Amino acid sequence: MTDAPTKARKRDGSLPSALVDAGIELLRERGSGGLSLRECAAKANVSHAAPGYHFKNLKGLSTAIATRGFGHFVDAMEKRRKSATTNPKAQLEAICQGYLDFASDYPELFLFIFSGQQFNKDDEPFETVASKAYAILREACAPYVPTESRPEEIEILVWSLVHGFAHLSMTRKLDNPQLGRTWPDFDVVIGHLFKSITAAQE
Amino acid sequence: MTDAPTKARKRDGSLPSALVDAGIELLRERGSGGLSLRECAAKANVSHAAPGYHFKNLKGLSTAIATRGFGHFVDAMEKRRKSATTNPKAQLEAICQGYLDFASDYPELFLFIFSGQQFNKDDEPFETVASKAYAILREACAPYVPTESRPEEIEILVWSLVHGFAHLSMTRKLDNPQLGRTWPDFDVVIGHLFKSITAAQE
DNA sequence: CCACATAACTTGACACTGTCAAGATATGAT
DNA sequence: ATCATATCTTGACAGTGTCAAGTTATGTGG
Repeated sequence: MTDAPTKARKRDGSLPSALVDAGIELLRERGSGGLSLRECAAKANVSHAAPGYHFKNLKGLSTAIATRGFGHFVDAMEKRRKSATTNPKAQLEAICQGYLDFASDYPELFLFIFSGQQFNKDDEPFETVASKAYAILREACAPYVPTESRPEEIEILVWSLVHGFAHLSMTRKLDNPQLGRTWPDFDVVIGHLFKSITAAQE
Repeated sequence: MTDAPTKARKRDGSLPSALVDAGIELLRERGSGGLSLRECAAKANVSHAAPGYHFKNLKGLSTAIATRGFGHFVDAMEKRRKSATTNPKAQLEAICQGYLDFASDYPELFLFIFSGQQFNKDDEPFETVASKAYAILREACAPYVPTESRPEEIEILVWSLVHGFAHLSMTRKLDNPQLGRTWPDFDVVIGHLFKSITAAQE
């Protein structure tokens, strides 16, 4: 479909990326459980065992897809962060908005990444991009951690709230879409959040 | 294993429940993706197509498992709620603790239920127990919604926080178990939560 | 007690999946 | 032009979900 006329793919190293593309397309079409090595191969116009050569097994392809997902994740957060003023509140708000941008722009990748399934934790590109995402959030939270308090407290507070909000919005809206009308904006939720952490500061 | 000697199962209507047992055991052993109709059948000492007769397809069995999961979910919350004083703060705290009890007692069911996969929304037992869970949380939040404010705001705030905390605790601790040491207790997180919602009340 | 209707399974088949081994083929270096 | 190697293909095997058709138990009416 993407590669209509050419019967055999040029061996230019583009296949792994094309297979990840196909996998994401598959996730979008059939949900988190609909990933298949053979269908990815078919979408990329290669034989059914070609994905196995590059990714070893399904977990390998899943890890590559998750790596792509985390890439979009950090991009979304950094894009919002760069176009915000430098004061801590604006920065943290921007990070959270980026988080939600990612969840609504790539719902299947969001669900896939946080579905609880295990990826190859020894995969180097995956580990670096994933920890980069955590680092961004941690940095934005830093100004709000009280002196002589472990930073984890605030980080988990912020992270849990935005992640829980995104995750629940997603799953509930998938269940019954007409519920989107009564669903609160994130602004009011994050309003409460700032009341909480500034109260903790004093 | 559970039914060692008897070669053929008695037709007493116990098979559906036994298959759900087997499915949960399978989820515990192999994670969210390791569910299989045929293995459930083998564990219950019936033929490979027996699950299909009761649950139609894999989605049907999954829905039955999720129904069981939501049952434990509401049990955990109500158990904590009943052994708490009747003041609103203790009640809400109890609900949240029950939420986390469920997540740590049945991690595979927690992940399975909230993995984003679709269940049979027309399944009557599933729908009733699921909405009962939501009703419990909603009731506990009711005292905290400000007058002339939509209840969803506070509900989502509380729900997102406790769900996000549980979900992140789970997935991160699955990734690297030694992280459990630095992970904050829920008490301190819920402390911030109450600062937030009582600040909203005034 | 016996036929019989029906619920509860079993057997068998088909298309599909992941994964491995072995063969084919293009690409770049010598 | 030869050759080594990375990249892909072909073929096979075990396992999966799902359906159709056959079998067996169970309880009900005669």
